[in-house]
Amino acid sequence: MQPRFPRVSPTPAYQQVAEAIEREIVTGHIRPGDPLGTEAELVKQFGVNRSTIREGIRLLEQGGLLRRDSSRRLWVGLPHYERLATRMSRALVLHEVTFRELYEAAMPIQIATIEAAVERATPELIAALEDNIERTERALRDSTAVAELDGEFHGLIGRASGNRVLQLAREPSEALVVETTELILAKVKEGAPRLLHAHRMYVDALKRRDKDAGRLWVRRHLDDWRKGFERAGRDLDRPIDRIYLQNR
Amino acid sequence: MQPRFPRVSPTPAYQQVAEAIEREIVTGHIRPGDPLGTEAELVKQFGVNRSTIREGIRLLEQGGLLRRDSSRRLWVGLPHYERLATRMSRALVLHEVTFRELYEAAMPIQIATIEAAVERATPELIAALEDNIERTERALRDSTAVAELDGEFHGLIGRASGNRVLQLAREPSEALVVETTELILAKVKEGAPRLLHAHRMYVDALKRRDKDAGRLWVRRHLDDWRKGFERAGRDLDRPIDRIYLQNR
DNA sequence: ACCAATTTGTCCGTATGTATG
DNA sequence: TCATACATACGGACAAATTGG
Repeated sequence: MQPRFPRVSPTPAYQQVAEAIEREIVTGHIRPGDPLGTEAELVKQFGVNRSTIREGIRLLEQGGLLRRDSSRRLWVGLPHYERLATRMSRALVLHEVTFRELYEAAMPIQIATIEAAVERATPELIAALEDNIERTERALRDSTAVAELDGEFHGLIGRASGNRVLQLAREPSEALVVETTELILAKVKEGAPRLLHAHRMYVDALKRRDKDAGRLWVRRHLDDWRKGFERAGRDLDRPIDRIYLQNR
Repeated sequence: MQPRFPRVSPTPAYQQVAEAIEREIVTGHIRPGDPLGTEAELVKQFGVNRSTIREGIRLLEQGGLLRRDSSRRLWVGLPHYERLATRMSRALVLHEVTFRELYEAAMPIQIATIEAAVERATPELIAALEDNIERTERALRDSTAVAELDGEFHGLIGRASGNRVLQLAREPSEALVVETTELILAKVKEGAPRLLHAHRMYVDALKRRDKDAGRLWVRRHLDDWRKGFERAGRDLDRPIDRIYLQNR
């Protein structure tokens, strides 16, 4: 009996439940914002036990495809960037990516993002960016706060780009950028003022709708970031430490 | 009684279980490939019911942080790109992104990818790319097959880049690229040979380590893709239909 | 190839807390 | 305030699959 068939393994009921619900969402039969119904109703529809339903629901809950409101009722959710980005950056750390990979990817993505942002930035987003800059000024000595505000700043730039695919491509690296930025700012004291100046130049480029200036300052900002990482005594080609991500 | 405290809401037990396990993985205390132990053991450790443990496990299972082998035992997993990419491209569809967003993001990412690939492509990967081209030749009339082979081709280019962050940034759009490519090839008959020729030029550029040629052909390839989408009668600025993604 | 122990998948019943009307 | 509906969590149970002798 030489030729074997691939092993057939029955799909667990909880997986089938999750897949069925996911299919309904992805195909658009039920849409984000729709109520999914109570667990008891799902029990009736699928004809399985409530525990099984609950396990299936948990599978989708983590990905953001299902949400629960304050009353814990189930709704179809719209997976959000930060949520996916967090998971991805954790995956990147587990894969032990190097700073060089991060830098090499951040450069073209952020340049494309600023180009789009220069074209499409609205007054509201520019105001939000300026507010962020003011808060950064006031927090200049606190490297943790500045790193977080830097993350917020780049998130706003992403929104200004009006391109959700770019946003999604940018954010997984951005989460790691924040972690490394904090490390750098704690060790390189001229880091924070240089960061602040670069942010000012970003906004200036947006206001003047000057793509060249935008590109220039993204390059400078990211080069500063890379040099800071080296100056902090880190090796560009060694895996980024998982210690950075230990909280949250 | 004016000043209220922020509302305190208790974290469900199954979430705490999931978060505790996730923290152990992310911090590296347990590593990908390690066994997690049986459900009964976790019941003892956490002091909660088995159903609660199971729900917590489901949360992590979906993200790839936990895996089950053929015997359904639990292992710490290494989340893979395709898995995350699939989730992200679904999110993109749910967010109703437009083809223009997709195109605008694909261009810089794929250019950066080819630049890195030109530097780092190994003979093995070039051989795999040439094999892919041969198979594409033979399947030229089958638009579904060609679209899938195109996806495989770009996956190989991504691996050749040696940059996992770029890979992760590229793949969510790549999944949508495949769907739209299939649509285009079915409607535009000169599409398949032009795609094949572009692929040949990619590999040629890799072999000669010619970055300029690589960039040039990425631009042509993606421009063809955009023009094909328009020629297939689609609007660049309308949300990409979720029908494309209905399977899998 | 068979058996016994282990482990997962599934189900049932029940108690408790909370949100809504 | 009270009643109802619902999610959370628990304990116990059994079948099926897997493992290791």
